[in-house]
Amino acid sequence: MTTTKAAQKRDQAKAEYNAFLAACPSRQLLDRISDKWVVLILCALGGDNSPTQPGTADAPKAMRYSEISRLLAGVSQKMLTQTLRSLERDGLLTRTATPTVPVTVSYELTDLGLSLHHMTRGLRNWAQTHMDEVLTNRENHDARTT
Amino acid sequence: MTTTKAAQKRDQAKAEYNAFLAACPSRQLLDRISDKWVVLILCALGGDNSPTQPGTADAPKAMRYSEISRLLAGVSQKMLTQTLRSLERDGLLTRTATPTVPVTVSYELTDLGLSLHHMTRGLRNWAQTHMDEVLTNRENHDARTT
DNA sequence: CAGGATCCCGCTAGATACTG
DNA sequence: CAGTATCTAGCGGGATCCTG
Repeated sequence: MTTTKAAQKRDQAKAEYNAFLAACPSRQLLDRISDKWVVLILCALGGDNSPTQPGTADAPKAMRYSEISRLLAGVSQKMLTQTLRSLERDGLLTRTATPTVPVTVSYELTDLGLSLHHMTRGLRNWAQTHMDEVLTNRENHDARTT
Repeated sequence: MTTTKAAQKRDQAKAEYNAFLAACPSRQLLDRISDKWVVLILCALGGDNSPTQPGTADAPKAMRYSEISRLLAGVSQKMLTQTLRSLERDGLLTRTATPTVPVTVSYELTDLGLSLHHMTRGLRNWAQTHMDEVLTNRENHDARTT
């Protein structure tokens, strides 16, 4: 039947579209930085510990596992390790283990990681410029529909 | 015991940190655009239907529900409606229902929405410039550890 | 100190069916 | 046409315990 074939075509179109999305660089980037901890780790290693104060200059520094863990108070070891691993895998930071006793591991941003960190600056700027406007709109909308 | 009190302090610190995160404008923005469909809807209404071709000029246009639904082949009605509603709530787009039979509803970006759409351009540029480098790093890393 | 391994729970996206 | 309502499975992420 034609209806069946049409349904198949639709499903195939959806599959292709989803495949396209998976391959899309912008999508991949968004999936990456949408991760709560990625940007925060970038900030930590990038040197600005107060994400709300954009003026603070860059002072990229290496940090140890426990330092990061202390700085990002909300993170679980699992997520921290997982995130660090994937960032290392992508060449955004380097992991250096020094065989002291006990072991010492430090993480540091690569140039690529630093460049991504700068990218997030742009996001912060937009957010600080427009986010309160969004919030106001939201409140007005909620008040209207109550 | 001191250990108990220390644990409490840690938990409180975590709670405060998480509250801080929830209030952070950058975080809110990221939560918003990390949504798969938000950016795609922005692209659709913003006029560039080929996210991989940054050269295409802006031609913001109003679109009907079914148009968007057809363009974003992978989306479910639920997610589409949900996303559109929240975008309207935030003042990023407008919803206009014309009481014809059957009803006609069209969506259009506001200036704010358009500005966010331009923001995503920056992301796309970074993605196109650096994402293949990331991918290469990833492959190398995987090859090394295999 | 810096993680690995497991269990488990909440939330959300998606499918399906119905409506003004 | 443009949604709403409901149900469910899957999985991301936290908590917990263990190790080199």
